[in-house]
Amino acid sequence: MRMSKLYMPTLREMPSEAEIPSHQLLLRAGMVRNLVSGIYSYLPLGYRVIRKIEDVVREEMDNAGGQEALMSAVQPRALWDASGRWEDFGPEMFKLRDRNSRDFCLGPTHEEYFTSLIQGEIRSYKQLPLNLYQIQTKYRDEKRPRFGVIRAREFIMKDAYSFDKDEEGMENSYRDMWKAYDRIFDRLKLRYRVVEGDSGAMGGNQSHEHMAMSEVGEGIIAYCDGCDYAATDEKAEVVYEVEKSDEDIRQPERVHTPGATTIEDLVEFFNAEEARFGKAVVYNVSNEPVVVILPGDRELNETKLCNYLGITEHELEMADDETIMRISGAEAGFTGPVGLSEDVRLLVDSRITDMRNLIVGGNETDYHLKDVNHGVDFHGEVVQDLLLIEEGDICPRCGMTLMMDRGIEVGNIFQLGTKYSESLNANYLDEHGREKPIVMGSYGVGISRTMAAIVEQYHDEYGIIWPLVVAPYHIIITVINNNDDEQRILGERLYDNLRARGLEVLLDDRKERPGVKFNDRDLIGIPIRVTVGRKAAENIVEYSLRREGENIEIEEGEVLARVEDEFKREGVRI
RNA sequence: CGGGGUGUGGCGCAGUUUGGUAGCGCACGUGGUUUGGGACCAUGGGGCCGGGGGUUCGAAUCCCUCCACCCCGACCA
Repeated sequence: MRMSKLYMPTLREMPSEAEIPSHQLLLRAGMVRNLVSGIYSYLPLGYRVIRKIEDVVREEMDNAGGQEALMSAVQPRALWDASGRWEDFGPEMFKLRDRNSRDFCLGPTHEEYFTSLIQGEIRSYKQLPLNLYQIQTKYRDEKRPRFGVIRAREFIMKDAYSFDKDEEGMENSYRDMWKAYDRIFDRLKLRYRVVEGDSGAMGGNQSHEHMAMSEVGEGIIAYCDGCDYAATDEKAEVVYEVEKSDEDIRQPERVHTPGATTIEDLVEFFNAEEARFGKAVVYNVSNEPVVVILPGDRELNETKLCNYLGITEHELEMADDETIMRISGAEAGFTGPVGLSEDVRLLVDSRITDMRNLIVGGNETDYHLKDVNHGVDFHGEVVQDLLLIEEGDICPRCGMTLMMDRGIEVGNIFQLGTKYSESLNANYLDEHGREKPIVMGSYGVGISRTMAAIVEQYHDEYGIIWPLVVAPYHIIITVINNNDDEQRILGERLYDNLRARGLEVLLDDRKERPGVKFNDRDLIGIPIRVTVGRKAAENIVEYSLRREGENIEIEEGEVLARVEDEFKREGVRI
């Protein structure tokens, strides 16, 4: 491609809307543009990267036995009513109506669709297993889109669905997809970690996420160096033992604590450790108040709470001040487990049952109660684990100390079981002629998000450093002075010869000063660079790699061999 | 959805406090000189100052209202 013709609107200055490197660089490099919040366009260079990522995903999906198809993004409501997700997905779903006022949505995912597709077609165990996938645009009306293409409302996703006759088959499919994902992200050169995830709104049991490590990642990961345990913060099981106290159980005592509404205030006021307190968190679940009591030094894990209550996360909301006043008779900050109104559902994290003589909110403004004990002064449902993981917690597998890190969720695999096949009647006949529901799995790769994750891991102060596999072009030829015939002709010749070998080449034939060309090529991150300059008359050019920057002079004839070496080194076929 | 911020030419911004009819840098057109890390000179084009309403002789500036975008939180691939 001649850069004099290329639509590549690079920005000299930092766009004010972008905060993180990938967002800034993708905009500056002229790879993406924003339309409205959370909706992006892919420009020629950016779209080439997208297609290269897709190619890798396709190859590995096909290798793993997947078959590519393409569904519509528009889906009728009936499909979603069948699984109950029209409601469960809530406001995150883009909904629309046709001219006859029938409800549709823009697909946020396609479990129902694919299940209904095979329903009726798959009749026998002999047709299983089956793995279908597509690469398609998905729509989720995120509450807060951010970080450019990382959390967008419209995004490109590869979604795959496996259909098996039993659990064992599904587990095999799941393992195969896991391996395929490992290969995909290995080939894309991402540093990643596979972590246990919460299966949440998808339903089903097991789930793992491929997380591309990045400090701007929204996913919080707890991992163990002692074993291979790793989980998202939503999922991570908290092993946290409070010291069993042998204190005598004392009588509760009312203490005047004016204005002390936070654990911090209380620690100071009582001169006691955080762990001495019982923290109350108040929620509204479909207008029913739920109060959770947990150790004062810990945070609540809302995912665990939702799973326990059997609700989706958007059904959980913090209680407002009026509700708190109504159920506790006190302002927020003074809620406690003793003497709440009758209609409150009181949940107690299991650690509370081991704690003695707690300090808790008094359910009376400006008062707390001390020496309160579970089982004596209050009861409530004891829940095994409602706590959010913290750095320094104990690994639930091996007992070592857990570390925390951040990542961008680029892949997600789910064991769905029979949730969708049962609700959509996707059954088959087994060897004995018995009708059984198909056992499913679903597997996603965020294609557009992966592009941003790669930029997060591969950039420097000058721009993007694309790995060769996904680079929009392999090689860029920079002609220093376009008015110099020797330079221009040598540049053209190299351009033709390299392209004839199947290489993707940019020729910078723009009438720009060298500085502009150098800065642009750094910004757009083409991996292999050939500079044609002063020594063009001797057929000598300069060769350098974006990732290294070291510039060497070589003869024109040597270029191809160097390029081939680089392809070999990067494990990319020409 | 709560809190905060911003909206002025394609991009980045000043001007708003104290109302007087819009400016800077970059980019862009033309002519010329340049050509190894974002050139220089000359000249030129481009703006319902986010929208609507109000106050005023007069509004980018003050008031009301709506909208959009960004950040933090709450929520998610």
